[in-house]
Amino acid sequence: MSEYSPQTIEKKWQQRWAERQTFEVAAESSKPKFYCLVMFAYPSGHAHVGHVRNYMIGDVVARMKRMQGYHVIHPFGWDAFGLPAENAAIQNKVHPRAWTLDNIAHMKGQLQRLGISYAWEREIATCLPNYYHWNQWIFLKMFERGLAYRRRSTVNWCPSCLTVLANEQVIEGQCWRCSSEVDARALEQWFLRITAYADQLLDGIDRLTEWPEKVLTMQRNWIGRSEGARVQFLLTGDTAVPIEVFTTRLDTIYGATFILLAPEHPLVEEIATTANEPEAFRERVRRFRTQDRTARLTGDIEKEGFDTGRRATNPFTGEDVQVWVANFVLGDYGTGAVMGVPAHDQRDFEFAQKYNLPVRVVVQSDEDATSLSEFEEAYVGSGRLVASEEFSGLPSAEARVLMTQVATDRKIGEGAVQYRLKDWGISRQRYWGTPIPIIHCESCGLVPVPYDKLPVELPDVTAFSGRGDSPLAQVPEFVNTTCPTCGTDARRETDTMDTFVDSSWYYYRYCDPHNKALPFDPEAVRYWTPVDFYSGGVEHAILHLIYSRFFCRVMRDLGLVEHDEPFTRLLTQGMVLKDGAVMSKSKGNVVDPDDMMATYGADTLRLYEMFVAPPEKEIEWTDTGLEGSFRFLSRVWRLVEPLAARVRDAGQPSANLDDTERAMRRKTNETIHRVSRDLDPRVHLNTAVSALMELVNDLYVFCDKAGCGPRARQSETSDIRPETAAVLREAIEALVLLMAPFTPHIAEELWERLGYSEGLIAAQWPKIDSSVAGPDTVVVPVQVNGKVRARLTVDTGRSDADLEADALVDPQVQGHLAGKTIVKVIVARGRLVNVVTK
RNA sequence: GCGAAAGUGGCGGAACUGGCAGACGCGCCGGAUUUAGGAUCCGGUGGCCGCGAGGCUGUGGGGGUUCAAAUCCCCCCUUUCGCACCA
Repeated sequence: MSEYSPQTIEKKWQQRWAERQTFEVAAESSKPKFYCLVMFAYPSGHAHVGHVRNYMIGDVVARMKRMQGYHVIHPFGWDAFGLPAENAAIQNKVHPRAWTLDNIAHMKGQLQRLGISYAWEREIATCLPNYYHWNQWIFLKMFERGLAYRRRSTVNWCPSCLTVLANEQVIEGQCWRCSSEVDARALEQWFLRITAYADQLLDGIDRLTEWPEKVLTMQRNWIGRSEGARVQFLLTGDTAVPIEVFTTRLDTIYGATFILLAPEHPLVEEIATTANEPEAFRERVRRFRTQDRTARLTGDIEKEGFDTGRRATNPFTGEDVQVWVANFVLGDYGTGAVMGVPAHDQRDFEFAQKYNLPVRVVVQSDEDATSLSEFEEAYVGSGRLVASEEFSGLPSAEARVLMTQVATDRKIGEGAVQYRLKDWGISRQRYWGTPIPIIHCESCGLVPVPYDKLPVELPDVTAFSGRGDSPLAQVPEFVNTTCPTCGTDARRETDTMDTFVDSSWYYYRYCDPHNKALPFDPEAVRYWTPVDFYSGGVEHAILHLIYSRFFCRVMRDLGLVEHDEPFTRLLTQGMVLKDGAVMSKSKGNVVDPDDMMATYGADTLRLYEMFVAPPEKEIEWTDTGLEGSFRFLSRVWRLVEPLAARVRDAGQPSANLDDTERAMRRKTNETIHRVSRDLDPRVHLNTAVSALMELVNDLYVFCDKAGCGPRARQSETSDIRPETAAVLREAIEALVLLMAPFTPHIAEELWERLGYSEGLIAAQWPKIDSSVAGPDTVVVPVQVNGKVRARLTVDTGRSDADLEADALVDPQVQGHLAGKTIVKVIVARGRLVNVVTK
């Protein structure tokens, strides 16, 4: 008998898979298709055991589906643009491309050593021109349809690094790199009009029945639809300028006793010019606007405001109300102006208290009529209107409908829907991203780069200082060009795209990764998509997954794809923790899969990560748990390896079996059932593994009895009873096949030793044998008043009436019935008896 | 503050439509084997009481429904995650 030597086995099979291109997949097949996708990787350098968990989960699903007869596409690629490469370039004087490609090479090796069954021939890297070409192509299609546009917007600006920062790069109001206070600055930026699809993205959520509820809730909140109305208050003065406000509570408008403008509201500057002391006015506005941006956004700031001195007319009451500028009003939501209803909005209430503004109750709850003197907080619920002229007495909901109608008729407002979702700012002043394919011409304006001039390739910048604007702006050969329309001198756009653009459609490119004429052939995508199973980290619950849903719809409208939703089923996998914390280089708690594989092999690592918890849950890394998995695989090896040659020629189990053999067959069958069910539709990989462990435990006992187990080495040459050999072969083959998705290398090796030379790719998922008889007897617990007092061993299928009789004559049961009156006896579907007494 | 999810042995976790709580693994204890250790194999392992048979108790806490509750309902506590002035 040989030792279990994972290093030898794993190398052998990985080579064979590569040579035979086992996991490459043809364009079409007569089999049903299955698209198994895991989120592609950012090539940061080294994958740790937390990153690879997701790839293992996907691999289990892909390998199982192949064995179940599906034509499986299981691709992988690299989300290869992004800031870290540029930072590495600054720090280590390496070109981002070299850094990225080196990392990809290393990480690809890691995945191959793990034995993940990818169709590597379809590998993509977003930083290569043959990929980002199509980012540019899609961008231009969106530009043509008005879905990509340019406008000024407020961004985070670091005055020391002289660059724009993403929201994630602003930590407590400071630059993550140099800790300078971040300013708000208005810049021309490119946006994608995701808000045009807001309603579709929201409605589509209801049809995502195979996504985690948590993710759907997050997306709903992110989109944040609110129904209400826009109403105009007229600013009093020489010219009656309208101030439009958005409200979801038009029913409270009779209680609107002031107007609040965001510091960014366009009217603020206009009002400033007519103020008594314009400069002091502007200074106060400026102070609000430069208040810590993050704090303002999180509401972690004292509510402040000041009276502009101007008045506006409430269109319903006809009264003039004060117009204030307030720091807590958001400039980029709704109209940037709100009506202040202190009696029915908590924020307005606090504001009114602070500045002694009038409070007027206009809605009263049905239960208790609130009077003003009792007010300690705003009443924000619905109720019946009071002090609202002809609307008084109406319930809030009805009043909103009627008042919206009245506002529309009087042309002072209309019903409106607002979304929290904002258009997606994709401009990045960075080098390592997709160049935006636009040319700025003085006479023609924004001119798209013609399709036949794509891709606009990144020039070879070599000096990365980390300062200044977009590095592309400093490359004259890149910037200076001619206008495609009029031929005069023109400038290229120097912003690059957010890398979330790259990841919004990569799953389509896998279907046709080498296409040189289009992002992909719609036929290929029609065949493979939508993605049947998608697995990745929950941190992408909103960003990537909502952007992809958006891109999917845009591509549908472009006639490129035919479905509305790209991912049918989503699994969000939990993180791997070490010492209670997420693994990270800076914490120094990363576990390198290569270290683990060197000691225990890839199969052990895979098995451990699949067994220790359900895929959705986070897991705490333990070395002892890993050893346990190694122990199990060694145990399988010690059992199967010496037995394989002895049972490989055994026939089918006959009817002529003894009790032990029949029980063994039942266990085999039961394990097939449990593992199949746990893998699909549930993806309960941990319980599937425990079912396999039980089978192995039973096999040890069985072999022990049959005198052919690991403990009976001396009998290796002795004969095994033919019936026993047949039962063993059946059990062992099922075991090996069921293990194959989890631990493919050891499974391949044992499968070969069982006499199959074509590999597991040619093997089929084991089927339940319905001819295997169930057990002759079952154990039925008997309860007295809900407590188990005895267990009866009875023939299978014994009637409930007989069971009741059996229970009542049982001596144990009788002992507990002494001196009591039986009220009734319940027999639960032949599984349990409960005697109820008084 | 709002919303969602989750609380089960020393630990990770099982438990189908309410029906034997703790599968499987880790750890621990004992035994076999071994010069010894490791490895391996076998057995035990929620808590309390009992020599034992056995009894009591037990799924965050408190109520409730039910013959029967980890599972269903109500209240509370804790943890995690998400959102966070969205008018």
